[in-house]
Amino acid sequence: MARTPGTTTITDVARHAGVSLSTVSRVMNGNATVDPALAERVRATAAELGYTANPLARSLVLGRTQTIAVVVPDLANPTFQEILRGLSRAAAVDGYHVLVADSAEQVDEEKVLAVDTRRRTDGVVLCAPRMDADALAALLPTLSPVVVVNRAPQELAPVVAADYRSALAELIAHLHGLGHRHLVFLAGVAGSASNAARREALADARAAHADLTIDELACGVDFDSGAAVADAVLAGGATGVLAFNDLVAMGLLSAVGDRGVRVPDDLSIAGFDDIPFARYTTPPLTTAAVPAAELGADAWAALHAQLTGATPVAAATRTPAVVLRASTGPAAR
Amino acid sequence: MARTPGTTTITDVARHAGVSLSTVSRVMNGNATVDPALAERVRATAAELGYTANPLARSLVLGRTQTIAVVVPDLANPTFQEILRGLSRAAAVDGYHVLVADSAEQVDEEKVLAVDTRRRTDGVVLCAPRMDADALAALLPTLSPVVVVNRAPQELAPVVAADYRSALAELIAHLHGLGHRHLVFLAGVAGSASNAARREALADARAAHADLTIDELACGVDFDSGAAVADAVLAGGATGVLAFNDLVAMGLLSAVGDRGVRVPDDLSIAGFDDIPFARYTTPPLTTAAVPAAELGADAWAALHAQLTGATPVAAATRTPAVVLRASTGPAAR
DNA sequence: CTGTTAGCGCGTTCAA
DNA sequence: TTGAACGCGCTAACAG
Repeated sequence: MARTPGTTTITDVARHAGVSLSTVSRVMNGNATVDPALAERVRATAAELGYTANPLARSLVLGRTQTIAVVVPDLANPTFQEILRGLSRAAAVDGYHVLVADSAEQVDEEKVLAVDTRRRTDGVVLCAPRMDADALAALLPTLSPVVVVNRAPQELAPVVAADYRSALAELIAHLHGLGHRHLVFLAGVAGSASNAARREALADARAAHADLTIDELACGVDFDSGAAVADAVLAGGATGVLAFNDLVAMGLLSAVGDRGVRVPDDLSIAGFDDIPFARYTTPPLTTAAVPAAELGADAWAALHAQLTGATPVAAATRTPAVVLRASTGPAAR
Repeated sequence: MARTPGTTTITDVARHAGVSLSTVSRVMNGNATVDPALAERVRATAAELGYTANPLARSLVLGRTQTIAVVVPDLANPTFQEILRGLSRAAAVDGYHVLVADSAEQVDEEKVLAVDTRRRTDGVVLCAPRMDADALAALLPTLSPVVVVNRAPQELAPVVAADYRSALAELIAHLHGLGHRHLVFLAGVAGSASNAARREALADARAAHADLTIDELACGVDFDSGAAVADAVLAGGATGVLAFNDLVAMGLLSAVGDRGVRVPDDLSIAGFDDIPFARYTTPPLTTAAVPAAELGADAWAALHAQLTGATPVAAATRTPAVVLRASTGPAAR
């Protein structure tokens, strides 16, 4: 069944140039073993006919599509948007295309999406922070080559991640240095990998500072979640807040502002991620800058290495830099 | 050359089930003319072997990939991120995949990207606000089926767009009603389609209100551009600002704040787009809410109609709702 | 150096 | 109802 009519094929070029298919193929692929004059004639007719090899047919015979897939839990999340951007641009430099799959936070959908998109591509970059560790381990072999983003190190695939633990530790040290002795952590999704990393930082800090109390409050990952816990935060009596991310911090900032609480005089608030708007809140948000676009580029590098059979990248970790702005200050007393 | 080894093919299933390739193919495609018992046996072995038809091979023979491409000028722009999200989710509902291509603001790259990605997909959604009108008209036929986003109506493709002209007119009316008689418009990229639409609104307003002056100031489309024109804005003496978009408005807001100018008491500032953070600036931004995700969904609907041969969608227009917040107020005098 | 042939994996005619 | 044969468009062996 012939669709997309009008498209010129290699057969057309061969006929017009009076040569065989193979010769055209060789010329188009820069295969040197072709008479220069003939090659030139083929190139001319190809140009004249506006011929380009059908990528689908090439993919089928070559076994590679020059396309990779990226699975994200939520395209509305600024972090994943940045990862996608970094990934897309890096892949484009090497002539690869990117297929996006948004699981819309449906954890069980991620698996299907990953397997499905993998079959139409040469590899997958998997952002699945909430997927069960066992399910992930079981999934990875079926996806190879694959790169995992922001998860604990894996046996079966390189992991590209931000070091949430170190960065949060720095943030805690910053607040501790400002005299804060009672903090509260606004936890994100319990099952998520980066939330676990953050909790390790909390445990480290508690162990290191006997005089430091860190409460934990269940929270979501978006603006509304941050606003919703405002009363609980104020009731808890902490002088400093470690928000799960910037969105939560901004929601909290807004909500406590409505209640007449001054930041940072009455309460210090630290975010996480350094999304583009973190610097424009009032006051600007102290946060840890997760280099999402760079993570995307790292992911491509790790995948590209597998694709080309180069020395595999086992893992890449970037430590978010703590950015001190005006939402944190000396502890209220 | 056999790559991706280990993948079971239709031949494997046929052999295991003791039937021909055609029978397996018929069963997998729900072709009714197969003996129920045989069909069941085929299904069983297919399930046992974990067989799924190779999408590439299907694409080649069927002439369709179940994938569409979306070309955007900048994945860092919140509006295009939202369009992508709306498009991706809508397409996913109908079982389609989405290939993204970020031209990184390289206008001449857009053409290549569009043609290139089109060949690996069934259609294209083109977001190319800065492409020359003639170049666009020349490009569209080679892309069909294609949908254009946020451009003037086209002969050769449906256009999905926000009505920038009406929305800006509303914004102007709002400010005029507040007593503003001297406004300044911070223009975006001169060649862009939506900038032209905005300028039409300016012309309309000038014609309608003899007492209204609207200056124009060349500006960019991002935060820094807005901040950069702060002095020029203040020197101009306008009491109200129509920023090209929210990013520009936020940059300006921040910069004039640094200069001790109170918003809206000394100066009213209106944005455009209603990006997620427009409501969280200080003061919150009056703006026109461009429903980007809906535009993405509209684009899919228009493309899907062409793909399925349904009644074609000629065009879809959404008028952004003006959102009044605290960055605009009575004219200073 | 060139052309002929055989697939890549699948859907679909055409006979049987 | 089933299977054999053909072709989607291309690349890569294999001759010549």
